[in-house]
Amino acid sequence: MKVTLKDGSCKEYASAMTVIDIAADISDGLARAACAAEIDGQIADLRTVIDRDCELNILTFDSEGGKRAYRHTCAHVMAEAVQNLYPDAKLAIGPAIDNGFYYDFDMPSLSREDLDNIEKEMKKIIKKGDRLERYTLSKEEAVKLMTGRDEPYKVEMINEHPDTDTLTFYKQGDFIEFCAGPHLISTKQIKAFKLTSSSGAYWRGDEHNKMLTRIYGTAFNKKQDLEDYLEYLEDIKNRDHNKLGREMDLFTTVDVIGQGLPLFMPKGTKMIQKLQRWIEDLEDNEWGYVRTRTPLMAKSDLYKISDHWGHYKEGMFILGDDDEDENGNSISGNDIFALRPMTCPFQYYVYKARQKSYRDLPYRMGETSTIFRNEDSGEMHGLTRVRQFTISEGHLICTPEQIAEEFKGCVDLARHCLKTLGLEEDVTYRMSKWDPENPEKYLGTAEEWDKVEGAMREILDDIGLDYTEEKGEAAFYGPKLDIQAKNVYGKEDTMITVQLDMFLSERFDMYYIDENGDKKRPYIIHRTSMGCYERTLAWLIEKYAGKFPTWLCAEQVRVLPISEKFKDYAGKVLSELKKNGIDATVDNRSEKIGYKIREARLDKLPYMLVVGAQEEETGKVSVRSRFAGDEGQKDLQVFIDDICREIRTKEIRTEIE
RNA sequence: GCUGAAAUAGCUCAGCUGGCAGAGCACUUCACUCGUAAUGAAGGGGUCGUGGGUUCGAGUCCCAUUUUCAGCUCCA
Repeated sequence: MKVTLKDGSCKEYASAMTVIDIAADISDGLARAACAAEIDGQIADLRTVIDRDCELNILTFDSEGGKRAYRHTCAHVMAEAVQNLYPDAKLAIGPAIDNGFYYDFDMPSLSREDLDNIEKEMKKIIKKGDRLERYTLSKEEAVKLMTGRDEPYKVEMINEHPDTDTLTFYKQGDFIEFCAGPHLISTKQIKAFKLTSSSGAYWRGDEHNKMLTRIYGTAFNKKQDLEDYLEYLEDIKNRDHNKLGREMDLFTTVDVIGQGLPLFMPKGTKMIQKLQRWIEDLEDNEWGYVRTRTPLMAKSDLYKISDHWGHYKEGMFILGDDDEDENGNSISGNDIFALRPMTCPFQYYVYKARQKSYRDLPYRMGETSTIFRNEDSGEMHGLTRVRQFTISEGHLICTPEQIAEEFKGCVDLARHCLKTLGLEEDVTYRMSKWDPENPEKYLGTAEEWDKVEGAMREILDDIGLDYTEEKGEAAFYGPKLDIQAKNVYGKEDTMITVQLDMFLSERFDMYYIDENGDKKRPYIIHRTSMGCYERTLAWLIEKYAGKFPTWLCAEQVRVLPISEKFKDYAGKVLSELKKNGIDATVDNRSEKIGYKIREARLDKLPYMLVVGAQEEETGKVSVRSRFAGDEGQKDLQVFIDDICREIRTKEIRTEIE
């Protein structure tokens, strides 16, 4: 048989051979480094017997598949160690994940010391260096084996497995695991690992099931790489918006105010104000929006029309006694109010207040709207998951003929926002579809959903957007284009959304008069442009590690007199800057100039102007900056012109370093 | 909501088996009036998250609660 290798070369063998034997035949080094293989593009175990012509790619730790096999093997070693130390621990599942692996056990929770002990036991197992044997059993034998070993979760998985004859097992020493593989040849190959944390996790990810104990870890084939990775984890903590944003005095929280209710400090408020002024002017002046300002709350009657009362009541803050009789009338006799979880119906009533003609469409409404969502107590996080937040919201009411063009306009505007903020490369696009298996969670019928999802897909394809499709992520009233971004820890959030709505115009009896004088139902697009201010700020903090583009900085310039003698000149410079709309301050403390510069750098300021005798005489300033190529003496007016241009164009400059 | 951890000065943290509340940075004052990454000295600042309990005595032990963090689940 003929085996074609990755580099295109061929190896011929007279008889069937395992992948690891072929690797050894190529070189001992490769055999030692081999973690898994790809046979004709399919991921495979090193023990796989090759008995036919094929393309073979032997995977080492440098490949994604190799890493996974390596780390998955480490998960097995961890499971063996846990069972050695805690014989009552029951095995659940333990896959490789991005950057590491985990394993779930049914056992009491663990402390850091417990993890350290498990690490020690793992080292013993690795030192012993058992080979992993692979074999198959019939379902009957498999159930018998795992029942005998008292592993109820494994028995459950085996029983549900579609295969009946050849269920794969791996064994190292006394440890046996029902597992598809692939795996390393021996535990000895694991060179460097670390158990990073443990926490609770529901069996099968279902909150109705028992909570198990999950241990997270990671593994590398070089000690140095592990150390580098652990150092990297420490480093990204310094970008974490929740830490950095508080340190930089952008926001804070207070226990008596409550979870998910951040307070913006003056600097954070200034940044949000800059974002808001920018986006409102952009929408109104360049994208044809009209601005609205609608109430933060409404009677329950409104939400009953939109059916938020039916689909989303749990997520709303209800004011007053919401007990109702069987007809939906308040038992107390008082009106029930609720804080708004979205702005849609409010803006619909702005649309409806005057009869609209087809000539008025598209009617694009924008509102910087604060909304309230009663998230579960464990869900709040920094600025990315909060109970009150503000979005650059808008609704476009248009004719069926206009829908594609308007939708594209919304996507264009969103991408323009991303580009301006320097975030365009950091996002992925997701088409969020309904879940046909849970139709009760949505308005409308399968036919209607097929139609509107088809329409959205056509638009997205027409734009040429690279997007994924995900089931069960739609709004209850329609599919969404979600623009997703990951935080420093790799956790994904929706930053911007553009949604098609095919039901609410009917429910709110919205219409326009067409060319023939007939009433017609408009189409509605729900959308954000820059998205949620809180999340955007969080994202900017992490993206720029607090060193924002100048136009967004709360403090753009700090004037630093070299001594109190130059306080007056510093004051003149300051007022010139402010007169030109630059956010500037002056540091008049009686500290040495080097000290003041250091402070300004720690505050991540884009520009510092040092002033003393030389500057006062010549009318110049000495510019210090965190940007490349912008140091030295400058005429004050030249500096002002430069920075004003930079702010106006929203330039993203390259940092020194 | 679930599992676990944590909460001590503005910030970062120390405070052992219960026995007078600590450090560094920051802040204030004084001296210095300074030329590009930390001038010197002195001083102020704490109901030890909150509420109960055990104890002669609680920052420390127990219970409840709030908030924060990690993860799970959820996110219209």
